[in-house]
Amino acid sequence: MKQYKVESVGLSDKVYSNIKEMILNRDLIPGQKLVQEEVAERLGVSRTPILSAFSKLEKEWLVKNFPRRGYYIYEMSLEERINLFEIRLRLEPLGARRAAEFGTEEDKDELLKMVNNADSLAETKDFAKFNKHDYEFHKLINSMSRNEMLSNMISSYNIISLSNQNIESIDFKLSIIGHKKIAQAIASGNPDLAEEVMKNHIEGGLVMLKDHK
Amino acid sequence: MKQYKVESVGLSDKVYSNIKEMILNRDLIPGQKLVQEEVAERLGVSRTPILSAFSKLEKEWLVKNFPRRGYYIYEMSLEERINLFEIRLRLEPLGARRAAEFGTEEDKDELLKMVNNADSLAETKDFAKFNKHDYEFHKLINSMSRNEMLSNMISSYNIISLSNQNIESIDFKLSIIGHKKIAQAIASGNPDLAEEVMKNHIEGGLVMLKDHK
DNA sequence: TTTTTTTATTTTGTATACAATATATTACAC
DNA sequence: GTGTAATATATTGTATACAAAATAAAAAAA
Repeated sequence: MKQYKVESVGLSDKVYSNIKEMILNRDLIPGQKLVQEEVAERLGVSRTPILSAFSKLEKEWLVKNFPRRGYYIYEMSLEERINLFEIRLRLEPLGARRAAEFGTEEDKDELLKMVNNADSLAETKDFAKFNKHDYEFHKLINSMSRNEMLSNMISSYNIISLSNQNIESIDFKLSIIGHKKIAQAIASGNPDLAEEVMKNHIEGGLVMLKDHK
Repeated sequence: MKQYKVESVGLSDKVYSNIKEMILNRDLIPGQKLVQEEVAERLGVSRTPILSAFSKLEKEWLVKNFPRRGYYIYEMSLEERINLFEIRLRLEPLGARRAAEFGTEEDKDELLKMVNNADSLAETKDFAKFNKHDYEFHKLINSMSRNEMLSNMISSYNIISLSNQNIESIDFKLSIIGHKKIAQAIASGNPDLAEEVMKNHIEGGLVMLKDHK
């Protein structure tokens, strides 16, 4: 299995970001149990920082705690996935709008570069890879929004959203076309357009979700 | 000082809900430090469940951790408060819309009762009391929305929003009038109207915030 | 005095210890 | 064999222990 990097100060953050990344990589899948001692040993820490990390992850809906029975990767029902899309449908357009307003030129270039390098992804059908790309794309936009709460909020929820998405309910090509429209709207500094195309993009995902069971 | 009730199974939840309630009551104010041993002793627990609780609270922006220096009640800048209002402006109308759609008759009655009992609050100028009322009002609506993520999300952020609000930037009477309109729109099962009046209500708060420093 | 340096105390972050519960395994009845 | 009771093992939740760092207090220098 792939070795994960550690980007943190405290051991708790180390655990936290490791689990997050493993979920995004689909090395941890919904319903899977997280045994504290196992994670602790794998990362070379005690169970104390594990507890803090899991508590944080729980608040982000990435894991769910069943008292006395442990922590499990959050498994979303269809209803929950739809409900989360409704939230994203409200928040991501705001992020895109603000990105168009407040994003730096460097960020906008980065965003354009990202979508231009993504064409190959549409063909490969590498689900985990596409997931990470999709996550990073939305994350960059939201970080450009200069609203840290908004940014953190959406990034968190997008992880578990992607984690619970099945490959049939994604149209890789359509998604990447959407990303291009969004990137261009943001790069051209058009808040209204950015908001609108982002809304369409998320709505597209919601329709796919509802259709494919 | 008032004695707080405990509504939980684990000790970590006990600490978690206690701190939350104390923030809402303004017994803990922005910038104030939370010394782990003090909280532990006050609640009769060890420092272990404190850590988990603080980690959760941090993810909800109720507290902020400064490595090796401890946890502090989150102190928001004006910009952050405005940014949070922008988020609420997107999410709360969704909650109101869904409350009108999915709320039970019992909940709707409860909501109407709540606003009818609130007239006295406009006069008293008891800030902590008004805060709690405002919190409970919005919380009920969001719990009626049958979108648990949305509900939890907004409730969390409303606590720290209220905690960081100063009395000058609230118009008690106007706020309660707004609540009445919202409650009536929801109770009459009108999603479009509910969404609109909620949007107006939050926008009113945002204007007050921007005006009063 | 006021400022700086040194020493003592407090507080944090992590590791370990332990009791209570949950899960797995074995033994036994049918 | 299959199902149930008894036992053993593993896992959790909490408490305690301890080293490292931060803060406070005391001593020394200006």
